[in-house]
Amino acid sequence: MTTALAWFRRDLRLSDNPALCAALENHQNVIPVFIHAADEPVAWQPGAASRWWLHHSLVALDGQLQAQGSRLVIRSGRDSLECLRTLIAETGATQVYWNRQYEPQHIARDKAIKSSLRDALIEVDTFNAGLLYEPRSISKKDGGPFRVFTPFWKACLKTGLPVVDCLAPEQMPAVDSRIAGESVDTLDLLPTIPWDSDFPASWQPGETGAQEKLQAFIDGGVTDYEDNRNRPDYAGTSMLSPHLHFGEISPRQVVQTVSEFADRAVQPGVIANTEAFIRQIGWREFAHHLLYHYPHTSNRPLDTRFDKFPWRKDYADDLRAWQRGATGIPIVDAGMRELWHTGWMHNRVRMIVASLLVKNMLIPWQAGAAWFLDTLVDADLANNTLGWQWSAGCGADAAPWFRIFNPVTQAGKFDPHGHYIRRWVPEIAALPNKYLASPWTAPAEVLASCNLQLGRDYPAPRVDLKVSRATALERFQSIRNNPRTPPDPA
DNA sequence: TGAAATGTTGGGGCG
DNA sequence: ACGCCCCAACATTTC
Repeated sequence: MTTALAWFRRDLRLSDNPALCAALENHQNVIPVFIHAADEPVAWQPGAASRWWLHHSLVALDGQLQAQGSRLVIRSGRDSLECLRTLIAETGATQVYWNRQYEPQHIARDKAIKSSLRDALIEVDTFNAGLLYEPRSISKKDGGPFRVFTPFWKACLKTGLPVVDCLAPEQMPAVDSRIAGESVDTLDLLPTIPWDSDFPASWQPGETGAQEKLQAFIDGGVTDYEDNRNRPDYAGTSMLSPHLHFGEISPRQVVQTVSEFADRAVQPGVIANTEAFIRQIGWREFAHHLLYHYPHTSNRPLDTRFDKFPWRKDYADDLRAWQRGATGIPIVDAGMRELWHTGWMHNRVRMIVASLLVKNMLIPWQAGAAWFLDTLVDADLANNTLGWQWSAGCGADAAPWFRIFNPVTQAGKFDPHGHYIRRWVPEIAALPNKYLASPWTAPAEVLASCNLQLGRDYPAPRVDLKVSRATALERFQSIRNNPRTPPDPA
C-alpha cells in the first residue's frame, strides 16, 4: 500500500486533472489536499471577490470528492512546504502530485518545495492542467518569446489544439478518518460585511457551475460570439473567466467541447464560427506567456519609455470616484458598478474604464490593476497585467498610446439602446437615449423634465473629455523619445 | 480591439 | 444647361 498526496491549487476540478489521475493510477491511497498559506510571498494576495469565489469552490470540490468516497483535506499554515511536510509525516505519503502554476512567485515557491521534498526522498510529479501551451513550449524561430499576439497564436495553432488528458475518476479511496482537516469556514474567506449578496445570482463556483456555463454558452451563442462579444447589454460572452482562473474547467476542455460542437453543427448553409471565441482563449495563453517571460511586468511597464511617464500625483479623489462608479460618465460608472455588484465586468467596458483612468485621468495603470485584482472574481495576475498594459499602451502588442477611447462614442456603439447604462445607473434612466451617455450635454429643460440635477442626483463629469484628451496626448508626446525596450534579437 | 481633423466626392438646390 | 454652393457620406491622415 503506498500513499500519495494530490495537492489541489488552481485546478479545483476532478476531470482533465492529470495530477489527480496520475496519483490514482500509481497509489492505492490518494489524499486530496488544499493548503491555505495566506502569508506566502506571492505577487498579490487574492482580493475579497477572489476569496469569496475560493470559499465556494472549495465547498464544491469537497462535495464532489465526498460523492466519490473521498474528501478534501484542508490545512492552513505559514507556508505550503511546512503543511506538506506535516501531512507527509502524518500519512506516510511517499509522493506528491500537483499541476503547475506559472506566475513567477509560484514557480519559485514550487521549485523550492520540489527540491526540499526530493532531498527528503519524497517523489514529486507535476503536470500541465491550466494552459493549452505552456510558456516555454512556444517560441519564435530564434528561440525568444513572442511579443505580438497574431504570430504567437499562429505558432500555437500550428502545433495543434490539445485534447483533454483524462476523465474524472469513477470512485476514489476513502481518506483515513484520523487525518484531520479544517473546515472551509475556518479559512475566513467570506466577507464580514455582506457586499456579496448579489454574487450568487451571477455565479455558481465549482466544476459543475463551470460545465453549466460552458454548455449554456454553446447552446446560447458561441456562433454569434463574434457579433455580440462587444455588447455589454447582451449576455454574449461565455463568462468562464473565473472558472478558468480557479481551474474548475480547463482550457483544453473548453476548446475541445466547442470544437466538437462546431463539427456537429456544420450543415449546408450553417457555419459554426467558433474561431473568434477560441482566439480569446488564445489571449489568455498569450498573457501567461508574457508574464512568464517578462516577470517584472506585473509592476513595471514592458515598454521602458514609460518608466518615467509623468503620471498625476494628486489623484486620490479621482481614483476613489472611479472605483465607486461616480465619475459622472455613465458608461464608466455603469461598468464600475457592475464590477462592484457582480465581481465581473464586460471586457469592452473594462477597456473603456481603463482608458478613462489611465489616459483622461492620468492615473498610473497600476492603481487600476490593483483595484481590479481586489474586486474581480476572475482576478488573474497574467490576464490583468496584459489588459492594463495594453490599455496604457506600455505593453507588448499594446494599443498605441494615442488611442484614447471616447466613452460617449463607445457607449453609442456598444450600448446603443442604453440598456446597460440604465441597468447600472438607474438615477439617469429617464434621460432620452440622445443624452443618456452624456448627461452634461442635455438641455436644462430636458434635465428638469427628468427631475434630474447634475451634481445632486448624479455627478457632473470629473473630467472634460476634450481637454483631458489633449493633455494626455501632450504627456505621451513628452516620453516619445525615451529609450525603448530593445527588440528581441532578430 | 479609436477619435478627430482634414480631404474628397457627388447629389441637389438655386440663380 | 451650367456654375456655384452646401453638406452629407465616405476616405485619408494625424495624434
